[in-house]
Formats: sequence, structure tokens, C-alpha cells
Amino acid sequence: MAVTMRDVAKAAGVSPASVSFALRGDPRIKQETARHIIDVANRMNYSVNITAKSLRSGRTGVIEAAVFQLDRPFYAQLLAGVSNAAFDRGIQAVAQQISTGKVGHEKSILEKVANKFCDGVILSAGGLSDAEIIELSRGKPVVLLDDQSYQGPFDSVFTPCENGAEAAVTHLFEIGCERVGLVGTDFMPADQARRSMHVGDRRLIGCHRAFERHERTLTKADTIQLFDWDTDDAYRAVSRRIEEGDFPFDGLFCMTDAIAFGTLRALREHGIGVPDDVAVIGFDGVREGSYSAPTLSTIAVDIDKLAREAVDILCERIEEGRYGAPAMPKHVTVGYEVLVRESSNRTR
Amino acid sequence: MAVTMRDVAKAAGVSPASVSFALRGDPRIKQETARHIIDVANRMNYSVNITAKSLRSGRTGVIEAAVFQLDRPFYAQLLAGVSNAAFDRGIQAVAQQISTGKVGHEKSILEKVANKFCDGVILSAGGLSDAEIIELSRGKPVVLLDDQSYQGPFDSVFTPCENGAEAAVTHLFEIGCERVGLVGTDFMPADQARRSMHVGDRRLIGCHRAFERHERTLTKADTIQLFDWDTDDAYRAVSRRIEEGDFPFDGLFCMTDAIAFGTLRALREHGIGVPDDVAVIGFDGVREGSYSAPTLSTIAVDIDKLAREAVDILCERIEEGRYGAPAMPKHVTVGYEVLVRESSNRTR
DNA sequence: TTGAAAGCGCTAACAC
DNA sequence: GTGTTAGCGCTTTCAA
Repeated sequence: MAVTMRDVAKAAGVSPASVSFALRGDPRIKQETARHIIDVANRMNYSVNITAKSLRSGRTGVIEAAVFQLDRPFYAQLLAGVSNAAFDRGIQAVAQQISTGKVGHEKSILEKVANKFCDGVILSAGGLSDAEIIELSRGKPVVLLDDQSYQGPFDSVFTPCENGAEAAVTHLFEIGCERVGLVGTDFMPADQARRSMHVGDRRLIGCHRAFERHERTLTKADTIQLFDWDTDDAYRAVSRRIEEGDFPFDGLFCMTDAIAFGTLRALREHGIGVPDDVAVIGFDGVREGSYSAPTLSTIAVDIDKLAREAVDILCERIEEGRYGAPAMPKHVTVGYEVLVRESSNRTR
Repeated sequence: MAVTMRDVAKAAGVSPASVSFALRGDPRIKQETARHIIDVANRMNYSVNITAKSLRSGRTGVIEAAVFQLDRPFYAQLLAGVSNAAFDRGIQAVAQQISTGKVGHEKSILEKVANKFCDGVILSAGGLSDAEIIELSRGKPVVLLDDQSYQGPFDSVFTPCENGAEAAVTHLFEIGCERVGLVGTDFMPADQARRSMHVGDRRLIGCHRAFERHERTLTKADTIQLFDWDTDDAYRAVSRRIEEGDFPFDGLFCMTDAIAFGTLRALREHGIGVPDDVAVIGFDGVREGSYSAPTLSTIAVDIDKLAREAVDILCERIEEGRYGAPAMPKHVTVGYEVLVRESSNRTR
């Protein structure tokens, strides 16, 4: 078996406690002794058993970020940001996938999310109720990403759904689009959307606002619904609409960049020019957008900030030793930038 | 604090041991008692403390996949595959990022990779020596991804570097390319490449073979070097070569799809038509390739198989209770498919 | 069929 | 300054 603290203590001729203190740089131990102990430990290739350490101390120094799919660019970039932020704070971040892609699997993975080997969780939990989240977190701090309940009981970080969407649609109107369509949202009236707090619905609110400002009314006919917010789905849905001849749009706001990529492909395959026939803008600002053809205009969310905020809040709660939902939950929304690239650039 | 097994035992009027057995469905406990215990546990919202459990049992039920960057599509898709494979086996997989993107950070993160909270590690460790890997793994099973030492002492899964690259270059010759260039590899003669076992060099070996078969000689002039295997770097390097007028190619094999995306952009911005002026093929088969414009021909690696093999081997070693490098390391190379899409389709 | 008790390797009072 | 000791919450003999 691996070498334990006892072994090191014996070899160094001290007690296990001294080894523990020395290794963690506790000033109680004399410099000289400490150095000797560390030396012996290194020579024996000792490393602490994190399991035992955290059983005793109640901390693991690990935070977990749980998202539906590791292989969606937005999540992947967010996770990279979380890892970097954690690194800067000297803690370890791990990522976990919640979904298997197949329906019905979510829950059983989620049950493992809240396992005790991490000190806290950043969770993209779309669709879970507050009660479920509380149950799953089992007393550990949680920071939600784009939490549905918005002003709910949990610490949360948000993408700038309403303002970002409003800016996107406004941009399309400003470059001269007359018929703006939305890809990836179910239509509902503004007041209903204001009650629902799904990400898609929150972005829809922004769209409603932009339409109103430009003295138009957003209707169901202006939306292209998707089952799933992914590239394939968007490709199929947009293709179908074009083929059905039900495609009067000269501007499209896609709820995510992934959706936009599928949309661009559908347009291209049907000989529709971007941006001249149809201008396209996405939402997220994933790096891939600068490599698509045409390059993708987008509401570039400050993904790195989002990650840092989430880690900061989580670490704070862990420090506080809080359990369960915090008394005063924090709600942070990060900024965005309207990134105009080829897909909506009509000035040239 | 959270509810412990003791609490449950007390509430159910049994001993902690019985709770432990009942919860894990040990047949020793009478059906009726077990049901009662489970009932009480649920009512109390009990969940086992995985830290204590694994201190005692020596297992955590968690495997870790450590890669350089979470936000590179190939890794992201591999990690998703690892998660799914682990899920199917009833264990938990977490992903960890090794690099922060900044140089010099790798090592200190790596030191945490081998922390004791997981039973084994799938590691994409490019650049580490065998000794370092052994030290880092600290007695836990490791499966390497595209291990440099190839026939080395570790269990490893490999992408089909040589054959895949040979197939890629052969494809370019077959569609009529006269001047095939390689993006993302440092030139070296075939025999030298055969000694180096970097992924790039192994792919280069396949290129050498394809050139020989077609009675050509691969030289340094046929390669475009990159510092980093990423999209931005490829974009810059290819752009520079075009601008310098040092770009005689009519076919390009990019060492990864990510490189190919940057290459496509550079070609497009310089008005070079793909596939007519230059045919392009990548390597990996990431999903993004079917959404680029033009869509990307590629050596589509069976990423899912790669993930499953890695998980299978790792779980086997964990079962065996092996420590350190295995006596008979397994080396598995997965298959590929030459996926001809628009970027190299000259038949239309 | 169940309970008592001995640790897994570590940390943190408290003694010396 | 350093050692002793009592657990952290669980699993697993062994005894009842």
C-alpha cells in the first residue's frame, strides 16, 4: 500500500502529528525539524491521503462544475474558465457531465453530483425545482448557472439574457432587417414570458422589447422552435421551414451560437446568402464563431467573468461554512458585447 | 451537520452496521428490517459520506479524465464519451483540465491530478516522462491517451496516427493534388520520426509513407509548423505563409480538425478556393466539421470507442487492484474512417 | 440475523 | 516545540 503519515513519522523519528503540522507549514514546528520531516516525506514519495484528510477536516479543496454536456462549446469554455479561476485560488476544479444525451439518465447522474467529495458545486440545472436542488446539494453550497428561478433562493450567475437579446434584435433592425425571426424559442406573449424564467423565455423577453421599440409585434410566426438547443436540431428545423416555403425572414436571431451554426449551414445549403439575404446573429460568443463562414455576429457573453464570479461566490460560501441555501443569495449577471462579424455586416 | 449513519441507526433502532448492510442490499439483513431501515434513511434524507466510505473501503467509485484543455472540441467530445462509458458502468467520471493556457502552470495542476479521491486516471499527458507519470499516479491505475512511449509500460489508447495520416495524404493524392502540404508538424526524416513518438511525429510517419507510395519525397518545404495545435495558431501560420508568397500547395493535410478550421479561414480570407484551389483534410472527426463552410473532410477517429476502451481498461485495472504500472500493459488503437466532405470533394 | 468493536489515515485539542 | 489521543463516518470482521 501507499506510504502513510505514520510511516513518515517513524522514519523521521517524530510523531504523526508533527508530520501533519510540518507538511502544512504550521509555525509550531521548528524550522529545522520541519525541513527534516519534509525531506523524509519527499524521499519516501509520500503524498497525503486526501480522503482521510477530508474526512477529518471536512474539506476536500475540490469544487465541481456540473453541466449537461461537456462537449457543447459554451459549456466547455465556461468549464475551462472555472478551472482557471479555481487554479488561481489554489483549489481543484473538476467537471462533470449530467446528461448522457439519452433522456431519463439525468436524474441518476445528478444523484451523484452532490456526492461528498467536493466542497461545493456550480450547477447548470435547467429544469430542476428548488426543492430538488436543495435535496441534491445536501447541505453543500451551490451556485447556479442561469437559474430558472432568477430571484430565487440560490446564489446564481446569469448570462445577460434580456438585455443581450434586446441588443441582438435591435442590431438586426438597425442594419435594415424588416422581418426578424427567432430561432430556438417557443413563442409566448411578453407577460407570460416574464413569469417563466427559462433561459429561452428570458431571451424572448428581450426580443419582445426590441420589437416594441421598433413598433412591431412579435408573433408566433416569427419564431422557429427547437426541441433541443443544439446545432443539428437547428439545422433541421431551419431547413424544414425553408423547404416548406414558410421563410419570410431577412434577419435571424439565434438563441445560442450553436443554434446559429446549424442555421448558417441550413441557409447555405439552400442558397440563401448571409448577410445579404438574411443577416444572422447568435448569442454566447464562443470562439468557434470567429471561424465559421461567414464569421458569426453574436452577443458575446463574458464567459470568463461568468466563470470567475461563480467560483468567487462559491468559495466565499465555502469559507463561510454555510449549509443549505444562503440567507442572502447573490445574483450576478455578467456583461456582453455586440460582436458584429460577417454574418450581419451589411456595410461592406 | 449532515445526517450520519449513526443517526439513522438510532432512529431505526438498529446498529450502524445493520444500516450499512441494509443500504447496500446485503442479504444478511432480513428483508423486513432492511426495508424499514431504508425507509428511515430516506425519510431522514440520509446520504452516505463518500469520503468516509472510501477511506474505509479504499474505493471512491470515481474515475478522472485529465486533459490539457477542456475547451478543445476533440477533448470535449472524448470527455463526453468517457462520462457516458462510466455512467454505463455505474461509476462517476469527472474531467479535469491540466493546463491553464499559460505556460508553467501544468505541473502544479498535475500534482493534484493524482490526488486520492479517484480510483484511477485517464491521462492525456503529452510531454511527461514515464518516471513523472509513475510518480504522479502514486500507485493508482493510469490509462494514457496517445502516450508518447507507444509500446511503453502504461496501458494506453491511441488514435490511428500512422494509418490515418497515410490515408489522409493518399486521399489528397488520389483526388489529383500535386503539391500536398502538412499543417501542424515539424519536419523530420521518416526514420527519425519513427523514433520520436509524439502524436505529430507519428502522424508524420504516415505522411512519409503516403508520399513514398506516390513516388514523392516529403521535405521540410512541405510542412507548415505550429507552436500550438490550435485554431488561432493555424490561422496565423497559414496566413503568414500565403502572404509571404511561399504557398505552392494544392492540398493540405491538417494534423487536427482544429488546425483545419484555422486553415480554412486563412484560405478563405486570402481568396483561395476550397476544394478547387486547395483541398483540405483534417484529423479527428469532431462534430464541428460538418458545420464549417466548406464542410471539412477528415480522418474521423472513433472517439466514442476511444473513450470506451480507456474506461474499460481502467476499470479492469481497478478491479484487479493493481498498483503502479501493469505487468502486461495494453495498447489499443482505435479505427478511423476517411470522411470526404466538401473541403476535398472535387467530383462535383 | 444482528450488534460490538476495531480501525481506514488524517487533524486538532490538549498535555507535556 | 512536540507527543498523545480522540475521533471524522464508514466498513467489516467476529461474536452473540
